[in-house]
Amino acid sequence: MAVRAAKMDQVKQKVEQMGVFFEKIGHAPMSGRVFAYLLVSEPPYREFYDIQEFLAASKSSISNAINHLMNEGVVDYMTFSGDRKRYFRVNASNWLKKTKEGVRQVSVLSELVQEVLEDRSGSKHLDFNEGLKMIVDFQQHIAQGIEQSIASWEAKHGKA
Amino acid sequence: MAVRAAKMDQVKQKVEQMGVFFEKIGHAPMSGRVFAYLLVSEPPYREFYDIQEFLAASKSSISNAINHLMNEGVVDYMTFSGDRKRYFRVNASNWLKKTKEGVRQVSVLSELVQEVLEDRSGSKHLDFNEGLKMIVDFQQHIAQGIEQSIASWEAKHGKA
DNA sequence: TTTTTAGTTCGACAATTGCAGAACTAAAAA
DNA sequence: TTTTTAGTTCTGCAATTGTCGAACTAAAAA
Repeated sequence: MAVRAAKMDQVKQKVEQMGVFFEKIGHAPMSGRVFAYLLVSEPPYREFYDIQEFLAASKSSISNAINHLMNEGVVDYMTFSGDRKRYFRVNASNWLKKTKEGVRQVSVLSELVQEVLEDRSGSKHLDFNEGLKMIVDFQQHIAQGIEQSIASWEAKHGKA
Repeated sequence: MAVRAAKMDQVKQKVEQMGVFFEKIGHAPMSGRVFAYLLVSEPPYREFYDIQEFLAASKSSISNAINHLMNEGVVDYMTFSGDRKRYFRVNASNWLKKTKEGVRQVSVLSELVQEVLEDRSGSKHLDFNEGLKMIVDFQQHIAQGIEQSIASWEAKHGKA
């Protein structure tokens, strides 16, 4: 029994730690923790009250967190006949899709700096413009590399 | 004169718009605007009061914003002899360096999910684990692609 | 038909974050 | 030596964001 409790605490810590990570990449704290919990839990689907209890949070927090994650698409739920509860889980393939989108965002900055550069075309400060060009060039190079990587990955796996 | 004023308004709008972008990638609103202003302004170096006036903000806000940006390294300043003011500007090469670091962060998530996967090694839910493996694999593939792109870019340009 | 359950919605509250204003500091100028 | 200037620091306020508790809803169960 003490063994179980100890394991539980380990899981809790892991969830907190991962939660912090997901916070950093833009989720609200509770959303991060819910997502983390669904990732590590066995089984990987959990009912509402279970999540609430594990995270020691209010129903409303959990409800909001889950709905955020479901809107993002990274969480969905399954049901079992004869059981009216929903079992929430990470939707790995949607998460993968989101990840792809995220990685592609690199190119946004490059476009923005490109614009700035166009506006600056008449500038006397050529060295500064050169610096910006460098950044645009780098970003575009990376973006292209990413596109290629995505393409080769999709070729290897079953696409999307 | 009306022409000038109109151009000024355009610049202001551009700065706001870019500021929002920099906000999204993690800066405080004012920091984002300061950075945006330094990017588009001609000349690309500006004194404290100039920035303050352009952004219609308080000295303390500007001071804090500039210091944040200087701590990040993406802004620094130059001076002119016989002039005690500092002229703040974007440090493009440091910004580039930061950008590189940022792009490399992709691999962090993959490591985290990799860990989760190890913890889940005894799980019955093979399909779920497969989904996670997919994500790790994708991330690693992309990370590798990025490393390669960085390497080839550095080979072409003067490294760093 | 009434009760229970699973989850949502709403209003208040707490924490965090960002900005402002004013007092302050250090160095240069007078 | 006194004053001015360029910028900082500190305190408080305002806005935003996250969470909670409690009342609510819709569907299932009794």
